[in-house]
Amino acid sequence: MLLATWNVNSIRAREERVRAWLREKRPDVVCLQELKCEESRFPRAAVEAEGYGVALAGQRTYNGVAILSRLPLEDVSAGLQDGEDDMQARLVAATVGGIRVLSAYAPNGESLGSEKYQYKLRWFTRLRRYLDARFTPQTPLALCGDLNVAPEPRDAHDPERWASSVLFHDDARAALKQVVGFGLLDAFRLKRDEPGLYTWWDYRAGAFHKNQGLRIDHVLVTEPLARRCASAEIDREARKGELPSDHAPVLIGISP
DNA sequence: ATGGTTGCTTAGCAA
Repeated sequence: MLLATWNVNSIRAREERVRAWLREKRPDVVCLQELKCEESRFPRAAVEAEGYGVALAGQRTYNGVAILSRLPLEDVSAGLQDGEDDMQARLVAATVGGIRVLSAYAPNGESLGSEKYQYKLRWFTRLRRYLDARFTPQTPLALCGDLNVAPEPRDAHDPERWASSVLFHDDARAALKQVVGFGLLDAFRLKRDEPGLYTWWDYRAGAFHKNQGLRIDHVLVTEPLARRCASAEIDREARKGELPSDHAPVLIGISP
């Protein structure tokens, strides 16, 4: 099974690009983030025409997550469902081929000391509770998405420069680590240990051309899935050309 | 280089 995650930065702006990419890569399951549209405006027919079913949690203008799958999507569930009054569409889950797949879009956090940063840190705590309440480390589970945190120094092109950023600050990394502590492994790092591999580059200042990026998009898997991870790739080609997303897709091959 | 760019929505916010 080929499992992918991609922050598309508006599915309507990226519809043709996503469609061409589905044709090229033929992933079995794709977790999308930052749809930036309500469910009624999602290009469902185009995706279905490529052979994919859709599970999605939409939201106008901001956020929005989906799971596309060529295999049946079962037990679809949206949101953290922890009773907090939270309209932000940042999580959708479905079971595909016996794997519980989560498409997650963690809050960016804006800046250190902001309300949004506090929300970001709390969101990770809530996500850990979500996992604790529903699964065990032996559940075949893949938490995929834009988690808006680079876990380690080798995941940032200039760790010192990014230390005061919400994407690499110690507290954000600790918050992600708390989620990983549930019993997750970084599928990408199981297969690729070299530095300089990123999934996001700022649109500005030619960051992509200079490879000044961060690895903030992740596929985190429990141990039974980790044993099956066979390949890992960041598709930099998808970040090139006219009007790309600012993120590149991550693709993980999972053997039967 | 506290700039730069893109998308949504309609000048300003979010990323």
